[in-house]
Amino acid sequence: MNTSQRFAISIHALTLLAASSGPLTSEAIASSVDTNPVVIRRTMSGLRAHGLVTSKPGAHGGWRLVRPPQQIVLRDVYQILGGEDVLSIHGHPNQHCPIGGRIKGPLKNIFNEAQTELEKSLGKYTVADVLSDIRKTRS
Amino acid sequence: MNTSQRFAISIHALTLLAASSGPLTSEAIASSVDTNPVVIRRTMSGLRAHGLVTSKPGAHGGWRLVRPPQQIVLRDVYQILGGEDVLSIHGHPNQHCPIGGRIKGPLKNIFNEAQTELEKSLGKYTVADVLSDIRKTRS
DNA sequence: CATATTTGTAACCATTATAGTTACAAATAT
DNA sequence: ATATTTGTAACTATAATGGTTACAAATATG
Repeated sequence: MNTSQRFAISIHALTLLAASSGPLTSEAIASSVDTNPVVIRRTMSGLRAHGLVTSKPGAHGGWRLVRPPQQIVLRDVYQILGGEDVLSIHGHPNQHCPIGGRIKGPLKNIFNEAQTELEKSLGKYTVADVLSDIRKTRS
Repeated sequence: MNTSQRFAISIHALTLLAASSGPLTSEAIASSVDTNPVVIRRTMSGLRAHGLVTSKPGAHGGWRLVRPPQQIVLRDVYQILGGEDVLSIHGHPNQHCPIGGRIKGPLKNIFNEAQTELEKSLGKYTVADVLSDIRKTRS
């Protein structure tokens, strides 16, 4: 997932929805994120597929949260977006080499554990936490 | 750093060096990794700049470890390679929006903490651990 | 000293991922 | 009906990456 901004954009959008009484259009979200509405639709459609948000087309349509923001854990958002593992194994080490032929397993174990710790950390925060942090921030 | 294989390649190369009595050429390392020698030189030059390995040009030259493999912590290798943060903030949220104008700080805190946990996990293992894992692996 | 070996590095290409953009169909509220 | 809004395909521009070629510089050895 690395360099992708989708995770940050998703949290931004969810936080906006958490702070809003009614639904928000892709246009409105895109304006706050400063990007194109299509980028928002693309990003949000994954969250919708996993039941975090709903959308309604047409006049007075837009996006809204399905669950209260206290129940939207950042780890879940991260996992929905999926994407590459943060640490990736190199493609095709030489199987005829005693090191190259056996390094993938050990590496995979170490990389998986590290990623699990990263996700565990994201599991400590919800969209509600982000919103309350923002409200504590002086402008 | 995400999708990049440089971290995995570096650990692979360091593990090869740990298992070798003499120096190894970029050619030999590249053969085990299955890539081009220039890719190895590029990757290793960063490790050399940080004192993990040395290189010598010319006949019977090549790469060798500076420290024993028990003292090469994977977190240090990871940090040397540097690159992007694993979780990246989106570029330019709208500063006139009460959410967009304040979301960067809270996000940065959460992302930094998660990355620290990832690196802490990598801090638990050394190149010697990888080599010993490999030696336990049945071929 | 001549030669073979090996790193150092610049330059370039191909591939891939991403964000951004345009365009338009379909759905919806009024 | 009409205006609004999502859904989605298609395309472009940009950037990162790995791979490759080419050649200079350094080094060991006979």
